[in-house]
Amino acid sequence: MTTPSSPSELTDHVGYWLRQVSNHVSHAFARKVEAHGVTVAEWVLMRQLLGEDRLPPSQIAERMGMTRGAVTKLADRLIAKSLLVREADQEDGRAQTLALTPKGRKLVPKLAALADTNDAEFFDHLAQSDRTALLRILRGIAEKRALKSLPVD
Amino acid sequence: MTTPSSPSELTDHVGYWLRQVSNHVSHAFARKVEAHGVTVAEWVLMRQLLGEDRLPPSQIAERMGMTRGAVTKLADRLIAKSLLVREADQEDGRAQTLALTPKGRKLVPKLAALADTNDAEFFDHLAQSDRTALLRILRGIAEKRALKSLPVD
DNA sequence: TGGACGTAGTTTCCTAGTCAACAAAGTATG
DNA sequence: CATACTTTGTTGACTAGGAAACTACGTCCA
Repeated sequence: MTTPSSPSELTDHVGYWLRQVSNHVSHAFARKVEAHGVTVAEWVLMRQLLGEDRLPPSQIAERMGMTRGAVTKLADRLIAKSLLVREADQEDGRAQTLALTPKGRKLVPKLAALADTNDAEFFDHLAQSDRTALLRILRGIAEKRALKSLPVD
Repeated sequence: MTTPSSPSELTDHVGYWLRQVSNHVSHAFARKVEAHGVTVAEWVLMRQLLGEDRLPPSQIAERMGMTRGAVTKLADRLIAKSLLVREADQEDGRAQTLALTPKGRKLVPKLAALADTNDAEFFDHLAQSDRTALLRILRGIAEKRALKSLPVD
C-alpha cells in the first residue's frame, strides 16, 4: 500500500459507544442523586447493604470493584453523613463491619426510585426486544469476564 | 403491603450492567495502552488529531466530552511526552492549536491496533447479529442524547 | 472609538479514585 | 510456642477530572 492504511476509527469500536452511553447514563444519574446529597458510588454501597444488613468493607470492595482503600474513604463520607455506621467485628480483631443507619435505610428506596427513573429515561424508548437483547448481551459479557476472575472495576 | 416492598435491585437496571461492562472494557484497554506510556484519554485525544492534523482545544473538549480545563492538562501531559505540540493560532490571538508530533503520529496506529484487539476480546465472541444489534442500540441511544444537546461526558 | 460583552484557554481548588506502605490481628509451621 | 506469612483495614502520595474564577483577546455597537 502506498498510503499508510489509516487505523481504525474510534467509532468503529463497540467499546467507544459503550463508554459514551455509559458515561451519559451515569452522569445523568449522578445529577439526580446529588439532590439528595449523595454520589453514585455512595448509592451503590448503600444499596448493597440494604440486602445484607451488614458487610465487611472487603466484601463491598469486591462487589463494587473498588480497592479497599477507596471503600474506607467512601464509608468515611457516608458515616460523616450519618447514613452508615462502622463497627468492629466481634470475632475477628482486624475486621470491621458496615451497616446502614435508620436514616440510611430510609434513603435507599428514594434513590432506588431515581435509579428506576433514570433507567427508564435512557432505555424505555427501546423496543422490548432490543431492551431484552441489550440486557442479555451485557450480562453475558459481564459474566464471561467474571469467570476470567479479576476485579470488576 | 406489610413489608416495605423492597426497592429495585441494582442488577435490574440496564445502566448497572452498562457501567459494569464499560468499566471492564476501558480498564482492560487502559492496561494495554499503558505499556506505551499513555492513558485512554490521551489515546482518544491523539486519535482525534490523526484525522484532522490540527484542532483547537475547544473542539477537542467538545468531541471528547471534557471540560476545556481538562483538555489543557491532558494536552500538557502529551506535550511533556513529546507526542503533541501546542501552537498559537495566527489569526485569533486567543486561540491555540494542537497537533501531533511525528512521534505522536507514529504511535497512533499502534494504539489503534490495541483498540482493535481489545474490542475483539470483549465482543468478538458475540453472535454477529448480537454484535450488530448492540452497536445499533448504543449508537441509537448516543444519538438520541446528542440531540437533547448537552456535554457528552 | 471606547466600553460592554462574549469567547478561548489557563489556573486554582476540590473530589474521588488508585497504588503502595503500613499496623494490627490471625494463621500455620518448625 | 515463637516466628514467619497472610489478611484486614487505614493512610499518604499521587493522578485525573470538574467547576468556577481569571486573563487576554476579539466583537459589537452607540
